[in-house]
Amino acid sequence: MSIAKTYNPKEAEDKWYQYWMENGFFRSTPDAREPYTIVMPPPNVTGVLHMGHMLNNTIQDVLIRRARMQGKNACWVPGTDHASIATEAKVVAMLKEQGIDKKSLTREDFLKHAWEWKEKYGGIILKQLEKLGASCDWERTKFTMDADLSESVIDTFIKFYKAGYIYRGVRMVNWDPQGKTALSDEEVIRKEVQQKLYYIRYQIKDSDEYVIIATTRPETIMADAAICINPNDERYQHLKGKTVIVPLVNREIPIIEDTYVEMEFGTGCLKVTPAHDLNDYELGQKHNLEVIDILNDDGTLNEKAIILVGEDRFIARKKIAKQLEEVGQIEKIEDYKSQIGFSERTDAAIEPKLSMQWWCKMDELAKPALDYVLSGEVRLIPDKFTASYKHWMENVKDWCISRQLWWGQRIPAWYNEKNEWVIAKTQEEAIQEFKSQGKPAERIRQEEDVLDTWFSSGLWPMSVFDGVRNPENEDFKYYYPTNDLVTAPEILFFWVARMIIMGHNYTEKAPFKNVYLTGIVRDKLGRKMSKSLGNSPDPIELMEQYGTDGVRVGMLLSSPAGNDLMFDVSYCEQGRNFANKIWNAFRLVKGWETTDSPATAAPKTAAQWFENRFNQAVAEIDEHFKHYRLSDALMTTYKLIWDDFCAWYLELVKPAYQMPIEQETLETVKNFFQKILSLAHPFMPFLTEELWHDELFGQRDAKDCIIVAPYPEIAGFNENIIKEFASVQQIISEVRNVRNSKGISPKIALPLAINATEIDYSKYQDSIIKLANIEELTFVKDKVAGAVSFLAGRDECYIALANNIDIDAERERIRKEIEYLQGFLVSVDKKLSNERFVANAKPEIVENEQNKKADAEAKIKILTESLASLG
RNA sequence: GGAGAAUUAGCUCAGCUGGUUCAGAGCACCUGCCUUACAAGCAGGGGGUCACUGGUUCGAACCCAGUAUUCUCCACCA
Repeated sequence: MSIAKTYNPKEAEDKWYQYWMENGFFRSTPDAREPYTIVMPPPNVTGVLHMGHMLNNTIQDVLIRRARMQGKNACWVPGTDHASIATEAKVVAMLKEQGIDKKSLTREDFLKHAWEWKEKYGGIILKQLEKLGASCDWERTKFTMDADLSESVIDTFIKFYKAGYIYRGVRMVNWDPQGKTALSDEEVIRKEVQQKLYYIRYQIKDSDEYVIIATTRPETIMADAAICINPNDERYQHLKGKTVIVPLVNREIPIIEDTYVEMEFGTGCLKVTPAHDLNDYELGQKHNLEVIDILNDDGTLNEKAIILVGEDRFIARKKIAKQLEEVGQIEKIEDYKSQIGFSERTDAAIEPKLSMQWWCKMDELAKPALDYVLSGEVRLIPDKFTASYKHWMENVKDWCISRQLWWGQRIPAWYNEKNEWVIAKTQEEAIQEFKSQGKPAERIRQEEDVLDTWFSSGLWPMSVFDGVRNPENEDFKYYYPTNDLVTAPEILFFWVARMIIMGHNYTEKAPFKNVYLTGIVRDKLGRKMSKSLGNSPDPIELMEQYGTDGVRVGMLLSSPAGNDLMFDVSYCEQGRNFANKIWNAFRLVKGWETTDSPATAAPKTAAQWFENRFNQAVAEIDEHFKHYRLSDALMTTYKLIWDDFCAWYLELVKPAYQMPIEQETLETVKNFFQKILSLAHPFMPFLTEELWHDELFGQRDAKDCIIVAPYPEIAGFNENIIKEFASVQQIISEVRNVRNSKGISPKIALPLAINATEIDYSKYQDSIIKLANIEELTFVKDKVAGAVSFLAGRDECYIALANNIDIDAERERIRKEIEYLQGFLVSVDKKLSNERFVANAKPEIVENEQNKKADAEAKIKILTESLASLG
């Protein structure tokens, strides 16, 4: 027989994933069992697997596998998001490479290309998740633009419109000049940018005087509608009622007064550009100013700018600055840092722009969604996010839901030739509606805009079960609301809040009970992993190198919920080593020959201990899972297997070299082995399945797989047995320590005498002899002269080392220990003699202090006697 | 500018309502071992005035206040 010395994951991974699929273990259909449901946060179709997905989906898979083993009907629904702006940008770029301009295509032709692109690349990320071992029900895979999901979106739009939540209006929006679409506030990322602050002179009409304003955007002076000063500003009283001339274009604009202007900033004079700044827009409304929009949709200047028409705004900025300088209108230029908005998807600098858009009113919708979280009906994990959720929900603004794109669900609004509009699901219904309103119903056309992607993702937990269109269907009634949602805190508002809003509006229920918010995967230096930094390892390569189980363990080892994960490949190494450890434990057991002779006492004692210890660990693990402390659950499993099972239990029962093991003992070992494999399975699915099927554990039916094996249940355990064995472990460690510090080889057996007053070690006799390599173990009632001694609890142990013993060193060691114990005793005494302590502390605390005192006193007595006996 | 969080061993983190163990784990480190499951291993070991300063308390890593540093989220200062 030859089994590889190290675990080779490759073969096992392909084999078992295939096998699980073929046997339908990932499938879920409603039945009598309790459901356990997770909907996967749908990755963008444009996405490729990155470390964030790895973390996210590993967590989900651990949760779903554990639930499945616990006998629940586990259903994990995968899918992808159409990600309208990101995908459209990708497709546009691809077409450009082929020499095709989007503008030259009809909407239909463009969409044909987009769907082709989606079919070709959209599934990549899901394929990659298979490698991770994701046990999703792939037959339920959904896409946010599947016909039924799209219809759900349209239905929801109409429902919300009828309920008065959706309106159309001209507002200032965040305009993405690259995507050429409006964005919601949440899609704008603010970054601090080093800019220039230009001080520009505006000549006062019919005068040689100037006012100087400070701006970061000189290219917008052509859109200026006024200059604004604070009416309380002493310096500018003389300007009231005057007008000034905009440089270069020589247009006359008024000087207005508003306390909005900060006197301290810049020169205290503000140029008001209503078309290109939200605050200026509001000022303009208040003071009835003209709105001059000088920008095209792509961020270039239009003819209203008069000069530099067709130039991009950033180029225009530089050119204008130069021109102003040439005509002497620039007073000075300062360096200046300020926050600029960028498109989350295209990274283009956002332009505030006035435009007609569709909006979703949020205040009313937000309230119940906030209550779910505040009442605890929806639990955020960790709950520190509740505060920011609350803040956001209480300050939420209306949501711009229209996008000037083609890829997405087209808004079901219809216009007649007079530009009047109605909301209707189909053209026929629209015509009816127009007619019933007595309006012209000929030549009607549909709204060009599509809906924000998040409008459809908000429905995801419902729409994957077709719960929007058909709430009475069996799947929806069975699986909804789902149990856990695992996602990144960055999309708490984007997505989680909106799912709760939409879920509430349809079902009066939140779509999930727990929201586990993962951290951000960072590199060792704490930098966010990103493609542009090139600091993100390729997950697929990692899995090739360390094995999928190793990487899963690595991801989980140091990622408590909500904490960022400082990722380093050494975690994967640790995971791989752990897999290898289990593999080798298996090799050991696999290699044993058996005998029919009955089991001796020692392995039975060991089994008794391990069983109790195992049950204790299972209880701890359960507790960790209840609190979503996955890394702690994993660490408890890790230590149970590595320390308790391998280092202690297997060493205890391991037969002597080339000796057989009793059949009875082997059966017990195999039984435990399968139990620890079951515990490990959610974390390490492949290795555990591979070992599960080895003939060592007997013939198995085709469906007898660990993926559906029962997860160890909580059982009682005897703490005394665990404590007692801890003393045994201590004795063994102390003997090893003595050996180590005296440079005695582990091969040399030593004599050991124990003066047991507390614990009856007789049933552990053989275990101690074996693991501490004891030549002769005796139980004594008196001091053993000329021996190295140590305490295990209050039991003193002696190793007679004959002439090898250094009496002086022994004396010194014991003296130090007594000294320490006495110091300890003093502090305990101090507590106990403090009346206020005895009066105020809980009785069990006081009792405990008394025990500590008694224990220390007993130890001091023993050690003092030992010291005396040394002479 | 507002809000929240963090600061515990070289690193990453536990420490659940203040009091079982003079502060724990994993990794890393040091020493000795290629012992016939595993050197991706075995045995043993060292290492922290719990950021700082005060306060509350019989008792503080834990509660309170302030300081420092770091992070995250939100926000329209040109």
